[in-house]
Amino acid sequence: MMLNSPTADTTIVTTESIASALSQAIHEHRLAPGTKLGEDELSDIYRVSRTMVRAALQSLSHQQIVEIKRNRGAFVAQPSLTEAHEVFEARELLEPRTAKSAALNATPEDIALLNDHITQEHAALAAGDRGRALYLSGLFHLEIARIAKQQTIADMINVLIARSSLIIALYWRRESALCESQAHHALIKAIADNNGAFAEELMQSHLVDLHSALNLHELPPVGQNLKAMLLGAAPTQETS
Amino acid sequence: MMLNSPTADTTIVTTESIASALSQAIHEHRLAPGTKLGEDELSDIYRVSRTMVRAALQSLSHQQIVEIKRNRGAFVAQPSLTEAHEVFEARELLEPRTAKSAALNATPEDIALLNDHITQEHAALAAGDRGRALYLSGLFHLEIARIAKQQTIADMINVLIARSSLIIALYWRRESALCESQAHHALIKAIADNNGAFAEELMQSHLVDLHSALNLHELPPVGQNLKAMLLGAAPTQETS
DNA sequence: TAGATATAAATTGTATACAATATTGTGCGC
DNA sequence: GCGCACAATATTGTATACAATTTATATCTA
Repeated sequence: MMLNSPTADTTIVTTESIASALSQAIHEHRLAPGTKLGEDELSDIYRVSRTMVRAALQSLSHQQIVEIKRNRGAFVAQPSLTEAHEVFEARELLEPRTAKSAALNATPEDIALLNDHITQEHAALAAGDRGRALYLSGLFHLEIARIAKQQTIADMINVLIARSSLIIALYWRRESALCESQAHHALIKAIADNNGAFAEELMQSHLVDLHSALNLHELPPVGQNLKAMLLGAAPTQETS
Repeated sequence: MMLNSPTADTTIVTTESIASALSQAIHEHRLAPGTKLGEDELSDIYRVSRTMVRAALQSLSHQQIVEIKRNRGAFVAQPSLTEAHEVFEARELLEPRTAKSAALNATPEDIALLNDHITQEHAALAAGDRGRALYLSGLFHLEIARIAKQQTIADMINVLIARSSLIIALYWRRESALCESQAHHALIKAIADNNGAFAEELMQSHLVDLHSALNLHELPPVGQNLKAMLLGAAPTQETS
């Protein structure tokens, strides 16, 4: 499992840091949907007892990016088609108006921060690290909620973004990976211009774009269970 | 502490049931904001080990209706003025459009269920149990999200409702407790008529009503800490 | 050999023991 | 009596031990 294990024994490991590391790994697609997250395995990696691992896993399960099955363990969540639609519908409800607020609140420092995000995103893409680019792209959306000074909405968006990452891992269709960058650039401009109405509109269409770039009309997630895997295909995953 | 302790030793107590019992007690204002939730105390009440109590408290802290302070324990949350505004702003973003969807989806059974809710709400009020009426009123809002077939949004609304209950406990101003009933009746009618636009409008104004029925412009929460209580003045809120 | 069944291994669920921290109580000096 | 240092108590944080359950393995039968 590719995780950010602590480099030194002196590292202070809290429940949150474990949850955060796992969350980021999931967000960056280093952990595929369906992956088993064994407690012993994780407690070995992070050099803590199962107690803390369990707390971290429970935390992630509350965000619905990990599914805990009683007596069976924790798995990276596999959002269903229905859930996928719901997540994007929720985002379409929350984010456009939040982008509008952000446009009306944004300071030059905020704009600089957003631009910095884009730069990092480009750098990650240039380095071929699509997972990291996706993660940074999520942070961009989160940053907008922060600029809008709506922590409660930001929390909700944060969860929706993490779930979106899982949905993208399962249902992504398009090959073009750069479509987002343009949309983000345009958004920054609208926000920098304090053009709330336009920012709202751009965010709305951006989300619709993302939503429609998914295979949500026919295919169930692939590689779900052992049966499918053994009869021919690639990945090893579990059923829900 | 007035909690629903199990009546028999044979009761199967799960983490969720403890979290649910605590959540309901908070929702019904049987547990005031700021109340200390000691682990030993709760494990005595529910006859389980601290392990499960801790899991339940962590679950509630993720919903922000319980605040866990490291090395100090768990307390019923005390939403700040800012949080209070944010919660209602989030609800105003989510619920009107959800009510619209509900109006377009509702079946006769759904309408019957909503009416049943109102009836129970009235019964609770008639019995003088304002806490329970408040809880049922929250369920009414949740039920609408369920009718709209938006589980993800329903989950978010569920959390916002619980926090709203805390906010009401801290900032409620009006004496008239029945204002909601009328609004709910009107909403049911719009939904029963499949009048989405009107349902959306009614929900919006209902939430604005609730929001404006709070003392969110001046007073900080009362009865927070001993200093404030004894001095009878503006209390200093705890750090987050 | 396929299938079923019993047994063994591995994994999770829960409780408890101990350590770390915070809170409370006591005594001393002033 | 007041304030402060220090000890005693209580509470939370973490790890570990044991029980319950699932999963894997081996054995037996048709």
